[in-house]
Amino acid sequence: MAKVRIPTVKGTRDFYPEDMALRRWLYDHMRAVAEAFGYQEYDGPFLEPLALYAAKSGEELVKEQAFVFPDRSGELITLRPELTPSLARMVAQRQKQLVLPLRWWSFGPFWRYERPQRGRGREFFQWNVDLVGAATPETDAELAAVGATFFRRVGLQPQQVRILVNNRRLMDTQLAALGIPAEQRKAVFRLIDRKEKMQPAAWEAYAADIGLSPAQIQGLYALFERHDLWQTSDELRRFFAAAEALGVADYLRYEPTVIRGLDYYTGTVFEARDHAGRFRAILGGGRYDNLVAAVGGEPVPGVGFAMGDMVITLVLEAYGLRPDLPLSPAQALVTVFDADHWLDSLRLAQRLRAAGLRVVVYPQPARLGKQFKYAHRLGIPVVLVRGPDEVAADRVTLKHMGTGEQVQVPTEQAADRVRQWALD
RNA sequence: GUGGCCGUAGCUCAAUGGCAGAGCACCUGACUGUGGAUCAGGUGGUUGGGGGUUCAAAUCCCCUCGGCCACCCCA
Repeated sequence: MAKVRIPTVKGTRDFYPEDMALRRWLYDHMRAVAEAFGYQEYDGPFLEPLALYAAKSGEELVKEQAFVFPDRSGELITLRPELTPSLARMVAQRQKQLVLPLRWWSFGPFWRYERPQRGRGREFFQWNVDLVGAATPETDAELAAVGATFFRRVGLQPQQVRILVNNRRLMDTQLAALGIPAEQRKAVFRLIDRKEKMQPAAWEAYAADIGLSPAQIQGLYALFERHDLWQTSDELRRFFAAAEALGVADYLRYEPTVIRGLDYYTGTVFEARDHAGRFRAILGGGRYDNLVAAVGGEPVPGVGFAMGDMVITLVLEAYGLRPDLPLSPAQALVTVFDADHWLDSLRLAQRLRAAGLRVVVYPQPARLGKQFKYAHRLGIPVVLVRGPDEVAADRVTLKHMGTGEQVQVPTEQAADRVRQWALD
């Protein structure tokens, strides 16, 4: 075995061609969906000053879960753990010249210094979609619709993946009605956020610990059963009406226990989960109305979500939806019959490329069986042979690797035949 | 960062203190102009790495690296 003397950095992944093909596949679908809704692609730097994150995000996200290091001048540099602060700065910097509301999307790498686990690494790719400069529930619904449309596009059904929706202002009102004072509500949000992952007894102990009375705890339990609670919120009524109009209502469901961890969400929040609950959140997002102001701009409302590449990949695998992608981009392999016909093969390949085809030539003369096997293993759909018989008659033999069908045609017809077979 | 489980051939896994193995994969041949199927043969290992105990360590102990699980947090 070849000894790997220098391993990958903990929590990072090598992207071999088959892995890269899947990443590219995800990217292509993200792009198609985002552009269908008119979103523009953008990106920020991968390196940011630590100060960008100081006033925002979750405190913990930066203090304990970011890669931070000094550069040669001593400035503290951060490998970006999320994109929203960069987005906020970019908007604030050009606030006066940007056309608002803006719809932007991005797909790129992010880093978090965490303990790796299934669906969670230290280096991952994330799809970010944001709409900045509008504050309507209808735009909240549009963001959820972008996520739902992605799920539909990659074959995930509403029975398999659902976007769970809640609203922090609604929950704020409900908590107030339970007599929970404003200064306690942030802690209670965290409590609600952890409801699903704790045993009832432990959860109640935690609730009592942050100062809730038994009556208030019972009140929370009652809230969690109120799946019709959204009807008391004008924002959510408009949200679900818009989702219906956008054709994604079947992917959405009101869920009173969804609250999201990040502190900067102010209104509607949502996260996508697989139906079986086997994986962590597939995407998460919501409305943030104060973010741009935090980096020095005029307050501008926004709504957005992020989806990581690792969990969505696991979910696609779980439902048998991970695509079989071709290993090689080549549509045809030209064999090299022997040393005397080597250049004939090169000429044939060039002729096919000039006709717009993607063609690989076997690198040297070898047994034809070996060359066919090479094409088979790379998933190249058509194999061409130009040996003594073919050269004498100015013809080419082609074999369709999927069906086993084989024909010999005049050389000038070879390109059309490859094109026809490569589509199957 | 805390606690737990686990690292053996490219992959999935055996061997529980006594000669490191199997299946699949890969290579070669049967088949000198044809992949997948079958048969035969073959390559491949410092048992993640380092140290210790022992006549003897994949096996027991310590350290370390990595993966997984639960916290924490979150994509």
